[in-house]
Amino acid sequence: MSETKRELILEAAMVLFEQRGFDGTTVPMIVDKAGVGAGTLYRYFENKEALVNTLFQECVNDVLETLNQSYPHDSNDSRKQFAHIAKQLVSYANKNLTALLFVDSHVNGYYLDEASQAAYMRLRTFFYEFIDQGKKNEIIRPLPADALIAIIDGAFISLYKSCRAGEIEETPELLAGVEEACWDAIRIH
Amino acid sequence: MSETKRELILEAAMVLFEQRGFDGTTVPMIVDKAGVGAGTLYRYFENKEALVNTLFQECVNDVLETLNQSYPHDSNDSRKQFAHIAKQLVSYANKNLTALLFVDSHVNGYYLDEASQAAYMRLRTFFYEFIDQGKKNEIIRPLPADALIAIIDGAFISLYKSCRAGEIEETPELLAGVEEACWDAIRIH
DNA sequence: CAGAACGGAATGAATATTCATTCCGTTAAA
DNA sequence: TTTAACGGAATGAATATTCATTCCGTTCTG
Repeated sequence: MSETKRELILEAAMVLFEQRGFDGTTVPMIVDKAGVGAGTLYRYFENKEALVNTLFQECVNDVLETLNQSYPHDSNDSRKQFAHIAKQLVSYANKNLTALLFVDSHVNGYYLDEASQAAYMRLRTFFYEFIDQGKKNEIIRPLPADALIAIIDGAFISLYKSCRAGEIEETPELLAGVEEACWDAIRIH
Repeated sequence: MSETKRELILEAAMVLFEQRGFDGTTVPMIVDKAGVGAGTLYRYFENKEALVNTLFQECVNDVLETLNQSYPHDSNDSRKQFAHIAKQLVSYANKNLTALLFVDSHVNGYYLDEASQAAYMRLRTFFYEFIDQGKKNEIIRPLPADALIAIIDGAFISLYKSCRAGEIEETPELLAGVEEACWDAIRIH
């Protein structure tokens, strides 16, 4: 039962933070949406900043865990690795799109503490390793990893924003097309 | 002379909004940075929201104007058009990177009014037309324009964020590489 | 031409509002 | 019955906005 309230608060905060940003979301908004008293929030979180940081770390770790699930670390087939990344990203988006968008939009927040930054760095390192290996094997372009990651990230995030807005429909063909476009962006031709 | 104070406020607000977001930036911060009295801000802008909206519209229009400068509207050569877009984007980034990042990070703000959204839509329409034409000529992939735009946008924005952070250096080779990666992402192979 | 009157621009202290956080009475659990 | 969880009004700090006043360049006036 005590876990429930904490979950309710985290869930409500995630939705609001994603929609309005950290500073644009007030504690009254959060507790209202969560259906708990203001004091309850402070039972579980030291303050508003501790709440975002906890939430951010949980989401980031969740995403990273999903990516790592049966990831072919030892393969030298970058295309296969990329297919896995794309598949897991899609899978996570369907499970918890809000979390994905929340992480994406809070990555540069000045309120993120060291633990949050470290957690995010671990996620980026996953991508760095994928890209470095592909560069070494001369499969992936010799461009800054950050730029290549941004291409993949930007494509998937915007894809799902459009899906959520009802502008486009998430079909297997569409997903395959976006995956191919991203792959063509990062691979050497 | 009366324009000067207004410009000072807009410039200070742009830098702060870009760094800390709309809600993370207080009016005292803005007037402090601008070196004007609090009341002066309200002489030129109805309130804080009117300030972001004015700023947003000015920046968006500025970007669009740059993109349109000698753009080959009537050409059917999508590659040439894309080269122009990339060149002008780079040119604008060098002129006013803060403005570019400000627009990018405020595009989804709940505080944007209709005029701001309309201005932004005009910018997107520029890209839509480029992509639609390329699709019609079977040069550009039949994917949602939003996803294709996101790839280009994501790549350039993240590139310049890395440059500004001093992580990478903006060389002609790098720019050419990113341009090529984006083009390979959107074109049919 | 001197200087008085004017008006718009600018100021920053004062005000009203909103917000994060605390505190304590109530409720539920053990 | 004791203890922990909870709610929400109360608090004080921070914030956006207002407004009475000053400042200064321009324009009238004698």
